[in-house]
This record gives sequence, C-alpha cells and structure tokens, in this order.
Amino acid sequence: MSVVDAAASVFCREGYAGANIDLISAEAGVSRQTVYNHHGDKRNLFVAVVRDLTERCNAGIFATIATFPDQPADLEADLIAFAVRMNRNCICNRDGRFLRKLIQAEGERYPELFAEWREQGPGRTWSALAARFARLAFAGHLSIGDPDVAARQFLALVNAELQITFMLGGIPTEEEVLRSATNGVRTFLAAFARKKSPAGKQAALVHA
Amino acid sequence: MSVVDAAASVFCREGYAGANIDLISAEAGVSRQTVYNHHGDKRNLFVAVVRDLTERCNAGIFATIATFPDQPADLEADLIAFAVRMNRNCICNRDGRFLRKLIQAEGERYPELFAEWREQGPGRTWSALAARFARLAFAGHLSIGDPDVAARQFLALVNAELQITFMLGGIPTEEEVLRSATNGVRTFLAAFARKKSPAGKQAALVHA
DNA sequence: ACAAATTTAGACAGCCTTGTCCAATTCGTC
DNA sequence: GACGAATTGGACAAGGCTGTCTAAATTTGT
Repeated sequence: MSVVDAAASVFCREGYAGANIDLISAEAGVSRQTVYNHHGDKRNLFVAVVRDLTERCNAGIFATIATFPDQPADLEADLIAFAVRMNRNCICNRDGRFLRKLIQAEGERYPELFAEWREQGPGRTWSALAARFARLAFAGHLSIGDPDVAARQFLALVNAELQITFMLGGIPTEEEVLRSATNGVRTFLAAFARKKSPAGKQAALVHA
Repeated sequence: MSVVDAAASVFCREGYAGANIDLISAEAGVSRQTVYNHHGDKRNLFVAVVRDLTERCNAGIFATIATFPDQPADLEADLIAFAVRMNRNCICNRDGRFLRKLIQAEGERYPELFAEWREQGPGRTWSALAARFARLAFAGHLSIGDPDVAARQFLALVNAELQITFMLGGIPTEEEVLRSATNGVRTFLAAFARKKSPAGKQAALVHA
C-alpha cells in the first residue's frame, strides 16, 4: 500500500489530530523517516491525501455519469442500474467513503483545501448529471421542470435509505443499495415520468 | 455556557482527539480543575456530551413531528411548512449540527455510544413520521405504498439541496431551507399525491 | 560489481496534553 | 459574620507526538 493510501486510511479512521505518523508508516509498510522524506510534513501529507482522493473520486464520478442511459430501453431498469453503479463506483467505494469522511470531519478547519473539491466535485458533477436528465426530458422520456433540481433529487432519492449507514461510516450491502435505488427511482419516475400535464390529458403522444 | 455545552462545541470543532480540556474549560468560563471535578475524564465528558445532544435532539424531533399536518388545509403548503420546521428545529440548529458531526466523526470509533442514538433516534423518528404519512394516506390525501419508504424519501427530498452545506458543516440560509423544502415537497407530492392507480382508474372515491 | 541514491532504525529535543495534587480563594447558606 | 462546599490557579509527573539527525543497510542504475 502506498504511503498516501495508508495515510488516507489512517486519517479517516482517526481524524487528522488523532492520526500519527507512526501508524501511517506502519500501515504503509515503510519507515517513519520515509514518510517525512516524501511528504515533509503531516499537514502536507494530508493535503496530498485530499488531492489524491478528490482527483480519483471526480474521475470515477464522471466515468460513471458517462454510462447514463441516454437511450433507455427500459427507463426504470436503466435508471436503477445507473444508480447502483453510481453508488458502487463513486459513493460506497474506498475513495468515496474516505473523501466524504474527511470533508465532514475537517472541511470546516481547512476550507481552502476543500474549495477545489467543492467546485470541481459537486458543482461539475451535478451539472453533468442535470444535462443528462435534460436530454432525457428533451427526448420525451421525462417531464422535468428544473434539471438541476431533478438531478439533486435523483441522487437524494436513490440514497434515501442509506443515510444512516453512510453517517456511521458503514458500507451498505449490495442488496441495500439495490433496494434504495429501486425505491428511489420508482418515486423519481412517479414524479417525473412523462405524463399528463397538471390538467390531465392522458393519451397524447404515445408513438413509441 | 455550561461545561457540557462548551465541550460539545469544542469536540465538534476540533474532533475528539483534537479537543483539549484547556480549550473546553476556557470556553465554558471555568477552570480546568472544575471540568475534571464534574466529569472526571475526557472520555466521560464526551459521553455526557453525546447523551445530552441525543436527548435534546430526539425531544426536538418528536416535538416537531407532533406538528405534522394531520388535517391539511393546503397539503403542499402545510408539508412545506412542516419541512421547514423540521429543518430549523432539528437539523440545522445547534444540537442537530453538533450531533450529526459527532456521529460522523466518531461514530465508528465508539459504536456502543451511538447505538442508543441509532435506536431511539432514526429508528423511532422515522417510524413516527411514517405513521403520520400513513394517516394522510388513509385519509385519502396521499397514495403511498410503503409509509416507511415514503417517510425516508420525504426527508431526503426536502434536504436534497442542502447536502453540500451540511457536509461542510455550514448553516443554510432561511431562504435555502425554504427553497429546498418547496422543491422537495413538490416532487414528493408529484409522486405521492392521491391519483389514479398504475392501471389508470381516475374518478373513484372522490367523496371528500 | 560498484557507486549513488534511497531507505531504515533508533535516538533525541521540544512541545503539548492528560490527569493529579494542593493551597488559596470565593461562594452559598445559615 | 461564619462555616462548609465548591472553585481556582498553578505546579507537576507521565506519556505521546512531531520533526530532525545520524550512521548503517539496502536498493538501484550502469
């Protein structure tokens, strides 16, 4: 395990103040001196960890968003599968859990450190996802007012049942992820599936 | 400020490991010795803080759930107002923010400490809220499959836009809370408002 | 095989923190 | 005002952590 990876693990488990270099070097399988040689400083090492996690997480998120179902065969099934991928590859995986925990624990103390994440992470991520939903709406698969709102609500719904697990730093089972995603997507589609306008015209435009 | 309150503040700001008794006693306006006289131990003081926060938060949540609109005049407006109350009184207030942060930061390290919270907090809370939604459904105001799922999704939707702010420990503005609640409730109602069953019988049972 | 670069173990000073002890002071109550 | 209880400030030992230093060992490149 690389030094930065070990450091990420220890920082997350023990918090910045509680982490000590001996633990990190032991977990990385190198001597303490090597840690100092490479990163000079505890603070510096922490910065490297955050950068590393931010980068990998963003890459993972964008890679996953690229698999968004633009031409869905079965909209519900495709969105559920997408939600499950999102969870597995971006939110529940090692990097996602670690970054989330570091942001929660140290975000207030090092605002400048996470400013980069704030802009490049959620900012771009949500925009990208919103664009995909807008495209689905444009293609007639959904009826969406504000795509940004819809994207945020999609993520919120799909993770609704995993909140406590996340809060306690746990890892939901595959089954929990699937259940939460299924329930979330069904509600999402109940709200946004293309259907009558508020007035209630039902049978228009069924030319699929 | 009481010792426990000051300790809560410092533990949240600095984390358990980073908090030191001098800071706490200074913030509480007492001598360090007094802190030790009252609570004996750093660990002990931390336990007292968690108990205190858990208790007050649960009380607040149940008091707020008691204001759930059972006989709504305007369902959307009433649910939005309820959601705003929930946020303001339980989630964004001092106790809510502090407890959340402590759970996130130290929940893994002291599982037995937060087990009580886990059972009495989210467990009972969500059941209580689910019961209220079930009642609304029974009275014909909503069309809900699983009230527990609906309750969790309600909370998730209503907070969908506040996630990042919460993650970074910030306090959303009154306006942000209202906006998130409004968007969330609208989507919730779009999904759960009483209307045709999946098959499509529309005009049944309108005897309000 | 050899030289340079890197890694290692250990010792070390400096600092901070916890938790205890104690004498002096303040406070609450009668 | 007087007495007991609580609070205070300060000193203190014990221990932990950071970051540096050094000399030996190991790896790497050629």
